[in-house]
Order: sequence, then C-alpha cells, then structure tokens
Amino acid sequence: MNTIEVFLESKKVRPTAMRMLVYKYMTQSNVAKTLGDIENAFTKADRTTLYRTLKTFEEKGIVHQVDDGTGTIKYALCEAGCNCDIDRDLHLHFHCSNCRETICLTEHKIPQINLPDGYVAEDMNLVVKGICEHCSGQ
Amino acid sequence: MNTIEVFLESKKVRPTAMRMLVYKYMTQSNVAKTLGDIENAFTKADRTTLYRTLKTFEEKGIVHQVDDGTGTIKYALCEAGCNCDIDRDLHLHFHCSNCRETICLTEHKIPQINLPDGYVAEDMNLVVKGICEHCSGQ
DNA sequence: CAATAAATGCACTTCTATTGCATGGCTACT
DNA sequence: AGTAGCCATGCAATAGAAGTGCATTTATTG
Repeated sequence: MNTIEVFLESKKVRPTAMRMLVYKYMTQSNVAKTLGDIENAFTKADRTTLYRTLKTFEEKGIVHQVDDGTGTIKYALCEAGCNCDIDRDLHLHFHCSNCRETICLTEHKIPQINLPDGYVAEDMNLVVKGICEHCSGQ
Repeated sequence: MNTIEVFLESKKVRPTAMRMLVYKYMTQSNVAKTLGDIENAFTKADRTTLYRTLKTFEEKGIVHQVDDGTGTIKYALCEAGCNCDIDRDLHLHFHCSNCRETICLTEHKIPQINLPDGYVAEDMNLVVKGICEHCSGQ
C-alpha cells in the first residue's frame, strides 16, 4: 500500500490504477490542469474516464475547479484539510498571460468582501491575471 | 442625433441601427448578458452580427466581459469613464445560484491584493456566488 | 464461483465560440 | 453623381469542450 492508495481510500475513493496515476500527476505541480492537459499526459486513457475521475475527485474534495477566464475549466488539488470553505479555504488563482498557466496561490486568501444588504455569499472566485514569477524574471 | 448615436461615435464605433439597439438593450439592466440572451432579444438579427457587435464594443471599451463561472461568457456595460483600469475600475460580480443572473456591483471595488514577489497583476476578476437580494427576500 | 456493483471505453450529442466567404450598404473622393 | 473601397451583415461551416447513454470489463462480496 503506497501513500496515494491510502490517501484515496481516506477520501472514500476506490484507488484504481488510473485514479492513482491522475492523482500523482496532479501532485507534481501546483499548476491547474485542464481535462485536455491530462488527456495529453495519458494518451492511453479514455477522455471520459479522465473526465469522470476528475468529477469524482471533485465530489470527494480531492480537487477543486478553477475558472481562470480562459473558457476551459481547470482542476487543482485542494490543500490538506481543505473543505473549500468560504472564509477559510478560498485562495486566489493567478493566470499568466504569457505562459498561460494558472497557479494556485494557496497562501493568499481572498480578503473579506462586504456585500450589499440581502446578498448572501456562498462561494467566491478570484483570478488575478498578469505575468508570473517565472515569465517576469526574463 | 440621439444620445446613443452620439455616445457610440464618441467611442469611435459607427452607430449602425443594430449597434444602437444592442447598446440600448444593455443599458436597460445591470444584469450581465450572454450572447444567447441577446440573440433571444433580437430574433431577427444574426448571431454572428451580435457576436461581432459585442467584440467591437469590448475593444472600444463600451462593455467588458464577465466570467461568472457558468462557462458562458457574459457582457456588461462599462461604467462611465471606465478604462477597465486595475486599482480603479475593477468591480466585483455577483452570480445568483437561484435566478442564475449575474449582476455588476459597480460600487464594490476589488480590494487590494498582495502578490508574491515577481508576480505582476494586469487584470483581475472576482465573482461572488450565492443568493441575490431579490431571491433571498422571499 | 456466482451475483452484483463500480469503473472504463466508445460513440454520440449538445452548446457555445469562432472563422471564411459572399453580399449589401455607406463613405469618401473625384 | 459615379465609383472604388471599406465596413457591416448574414449564412454556412468548423472547432472545442462538456456531458450522456450504453455496452463491456474489472473488482468486490457473499
């Protein structure tokens, strides 16, 4: 039993070979991935399987969706202990317009927002676009 | 010369009949509209024309895109004097998960965000999801 | 081992965004 | 006014991603 297997089981996800590979792939960078990215990384696997794997991961709190405004949904690992809880877990995402990658800035929580009366917040998404550390240092 | 015509010309957009209608339509609510919404409002117009009208408006600073996470792009009028300037013009958007409408909260600017060294911000997008004033008051 | 449930793979559909090309109308210039 | 050329419009087709239905394989449980 390797650690990935143990982890997936702790999340109530049956640790199939494919799921372990996808999870491992996600851990290898903090860059959010599209379904297409993952598809390219695992050419032997079917798109639908990967699609449903990500949906399952999302339901079980293993990954969260990132909508960075490019029009295609990306996925990134949740932090340890994350419940995607408003006020606590929501971090911001940075989209680099040069390398087109989207990075989770998990240390940077979304600041408190005051809404007008009558509005109830349940979730929020903050994406900052610009030039990332790597691309600006050139 | 009506005011819409004058306005469009001031933005260097030739005021065609179609463009004036679309602009007028946009002024009638502060709810962001998808291309599909506009298409339904003007059944006689071609989808492509509306699409390109919005693109033109966007380029000329008349509307801005709103990405509320529903997967379809929406458009909303820029405020008067808006340059979509970071630090000044960026307001937040509220997406109601009940009525599924997205509202520009133009009075609510996005708070100052601190980024790690090396990151340069050029634009940002903040969407709060939840229940809007109208839907929560029921 | 049989029965059942879950995961996978394939094909297809849907929805939106986007582009190419032909046509029509307006503008500007002579 | 006549004409060339640009810009706007409309139609048709494509692209790209998300999502669904169904058959098949794999795994689990008794």
